[in-house]
Amino acid sequence: MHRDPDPSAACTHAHCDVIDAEAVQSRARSYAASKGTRFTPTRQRVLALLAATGKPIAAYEIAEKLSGSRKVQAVQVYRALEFLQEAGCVHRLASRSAFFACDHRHGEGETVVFMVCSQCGAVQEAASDLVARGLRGAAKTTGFRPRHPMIEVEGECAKCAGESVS
Amino acid sequence: MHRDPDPSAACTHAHCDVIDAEAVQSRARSYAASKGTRFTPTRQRVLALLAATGKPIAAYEIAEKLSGSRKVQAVQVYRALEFLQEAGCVHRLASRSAFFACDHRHGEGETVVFMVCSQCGAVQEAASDLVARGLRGAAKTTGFRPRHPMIEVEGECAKCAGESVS
DNA sequence: GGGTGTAATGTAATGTTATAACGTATGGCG
DNA sequence: CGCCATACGTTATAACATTACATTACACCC
Repeated sequence: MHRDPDPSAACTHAHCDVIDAEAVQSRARSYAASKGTRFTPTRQRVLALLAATGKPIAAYEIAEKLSGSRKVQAVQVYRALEFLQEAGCVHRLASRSAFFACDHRHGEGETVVFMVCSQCGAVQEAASDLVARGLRGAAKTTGFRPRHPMIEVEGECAKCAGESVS
Repeated sequence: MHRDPDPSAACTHAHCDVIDAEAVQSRARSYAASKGTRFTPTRQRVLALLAATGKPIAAYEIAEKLSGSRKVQAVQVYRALEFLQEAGCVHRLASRSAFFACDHRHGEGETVVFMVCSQCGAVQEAASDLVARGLRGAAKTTGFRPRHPMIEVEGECAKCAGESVS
């Protein structure tokens, strides 16, 4: 194959590896500052867990893992996740109802593709201008005004595809 | 703007209008025949309701609407929906956990974009080769092997965008 | 320091979406 | 008919997410 590899797709990041906790924390902190809100301990703990986990996990799983002597309730986790998603540190995978941390700084209006490995659950992201153009083209034919695209691709990551001989 | 309008995006269908019930029913019927299974009354009723509704609705809403003297349980609806999705007559919108009928015949490996109006909830679909190429390009940079893309764009359909002056 | 207002938390309950388990019925076919 | 696979009925429960409301923590101002 010798097709256009979409140069803008070069900006990718493997979420199977532990992500840059410092980077996401500082992002959350500055978001909080900009909004006059706080990057509280609960929010820190949720983000830290997601960063250390490095792949999508369910909200109730977060609650369970953070529960020590004091039980952390689901609602607290959802509240923290809401903040972290607004801050751009965390994304929700609709296809799995799961959440993951992301140290990738997404530009405004950038079209991001989430690639989810069906074997190991790891997520990779890539920004693709070609996909963005395709979406605009598709919208144009029907007069649809796109606001917020959600693109999740299920498949196998390089590592898992390599292990199970193909 | 004078960008490539992605010619393959021309195949679109507005789901706000009632869809072709005959077409989807015959598709379900032939799928059942090919699998040695049946297009039973429950399945027919679920499909008919979705076709008449013309936009995504929740499984429990289907159950409620189909309930007359006999209450239709959610589990029955989910079973019917599973069959109908396999038959390609119905899609699930992950972003809304809702289901809708589709009389659009999707080719194998076709990349379909669902455009969901945040005002009226109607869904339009478009197949886009440009998007497909973008996804392949994004996958290539990380060695990801794509299997099943899911593309849902939230925005406003032409009708709703026109009403609320922009 | 004390008062005030907003943000955040704690707690309980509930709402919503989806599946498991298991027995019964139905329909095609030898 | 007897068998087998498919589908259904019913009950229960798992999994995901939010509402409501009382309380606490913190920044800001006087």
